[in-house]
Amino acid sequence: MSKEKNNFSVTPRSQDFNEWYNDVVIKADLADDSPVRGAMVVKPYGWALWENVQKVLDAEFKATNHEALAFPMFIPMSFLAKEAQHVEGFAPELAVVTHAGGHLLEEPLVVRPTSETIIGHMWSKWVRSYRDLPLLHYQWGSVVRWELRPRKFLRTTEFYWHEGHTAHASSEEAVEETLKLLEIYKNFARNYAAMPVISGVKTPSERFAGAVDTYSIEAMMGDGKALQAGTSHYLGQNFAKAFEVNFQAKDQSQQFAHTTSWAISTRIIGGIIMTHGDDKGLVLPPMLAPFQVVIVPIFKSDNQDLMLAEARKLALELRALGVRVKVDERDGVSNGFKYNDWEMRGVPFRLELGPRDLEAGNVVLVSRLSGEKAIVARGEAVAGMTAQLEGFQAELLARATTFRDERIKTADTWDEFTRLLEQGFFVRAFHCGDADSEKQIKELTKASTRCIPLTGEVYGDLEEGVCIHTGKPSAYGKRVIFARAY
RNA sequence: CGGGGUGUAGCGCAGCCUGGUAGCGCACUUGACUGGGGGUCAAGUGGUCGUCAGUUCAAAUCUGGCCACCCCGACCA
Repeated sequence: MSKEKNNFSVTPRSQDFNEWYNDVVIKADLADDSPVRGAMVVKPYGWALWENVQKVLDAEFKATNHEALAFPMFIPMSFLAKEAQHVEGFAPELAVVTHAGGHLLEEPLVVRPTSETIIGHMWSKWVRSYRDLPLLHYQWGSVVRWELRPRKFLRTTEFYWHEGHTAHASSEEAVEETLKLLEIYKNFARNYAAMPVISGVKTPSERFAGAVDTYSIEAMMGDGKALQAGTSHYLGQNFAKAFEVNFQAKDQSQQFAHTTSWAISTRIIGGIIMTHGDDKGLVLPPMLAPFQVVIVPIFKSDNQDLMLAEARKLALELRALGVRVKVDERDGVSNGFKYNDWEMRGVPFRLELGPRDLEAGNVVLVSRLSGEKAIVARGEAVAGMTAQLEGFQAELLARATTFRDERIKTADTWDEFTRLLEQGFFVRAFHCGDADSEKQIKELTKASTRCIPLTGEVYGDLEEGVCIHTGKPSAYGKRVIFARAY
């Protein structure tokens, strides 16, 4: 805890990024610690933000013909063991129910860490013919992974997400699905969260347990560290074979299905905080902010009713244009307190409406980014708000993109490579593809391979060279992105 | 699991060395004043001092065990 910290401010970002992050989560009122270690309570403001994430993504899934459903949170222990890689990957972090109803259970139940297994089991009952495919399923819910070091939103014991699971008749179709979701995630990150992500494929050692290929969107946080903000997996026939998801093809042969799974979790909220926040607290992208505009009515006891009524009227005018507005009607809290409070919570715009403004037909408009006050004609402020919000959203993305691009460097020598990583950069370098080498690099530099950017995407240019670590010819036909990560 | 640290009011801390029945700031409650950048004054509420045992006439304070939490590392959406 820093000494300068008082009840109002957060630890400066430049002084201690982790402390800053924790302060913002608490003071912006997003979440609180629960009595269970590593399991946080998402408070109303944080949940409202998550609900907006849900609304956008849910609409995307439905627009691409996916169907929502719900699987149970308990999975028979033996299911996990059916896919060898999967159980190896998840065994250390499982929460297991051994007793229920006052008795020792015949077979322990794991609290789902992810649902491939139980979904595979059910699919095997539902799929008989190629005509039953594809199955395009997803569910909103929570999962439990007993992480050793929890951090609010970024890594909690229980976290909320959606998990998509699809089954297809051919590998081509399943790969197409995997990439389609990656694209949806990338666009969501860019267009809603204002996070410029790099989409790519993981190296074999960074794959999801049981996957043939894992794709991810990788974002850069304000301290230069990477955050895997979403993943999409092509699972091949691994789970289909383990759970006997097979069908009779048109040519009458028996085939195993090709499956995929994909997810974005509440971690994305941590990403939004660490991408846009500053020393005054949170900065929220308008597309996801619970409140895009807060109105602070300026009043004294003798004109309180009038000013509150006027503020509500102003709010209605904005709501009619589809703007999410909050009127801060609190009494007994000074105006200055309200300004700082809403700045901490990252509301993009504030409108102050006082007696002077009312008389002159004006409002005071303040942007969370510039902090400057502008006196604007009331009608103009209302009519122009949609454009203001669009401008704010665009500025956040532009700012984050500039920051990212300045902090991605190319290295061709080991010295340069380690020096850049030490300074907190993303580093593009060639790698030979050897898993042991990757592991050693991680031990030496604390950096891991984040992804091999897709061809046609940013940083995905085709190039050949020699491995930064072993000097052997590079694998993958392009540079790999290395970074320290959350 | 390894290293470091902390447990005293809702939060942040002092008191412990040198035992004598608990205090400060913020928050909270009430009232008055105030009101365009984190208000002022006054009066209040709130704690079996993490836990168990020991020493003592007497333990927040001394001794020992245990527990919990936080930070750093390994693991990870």
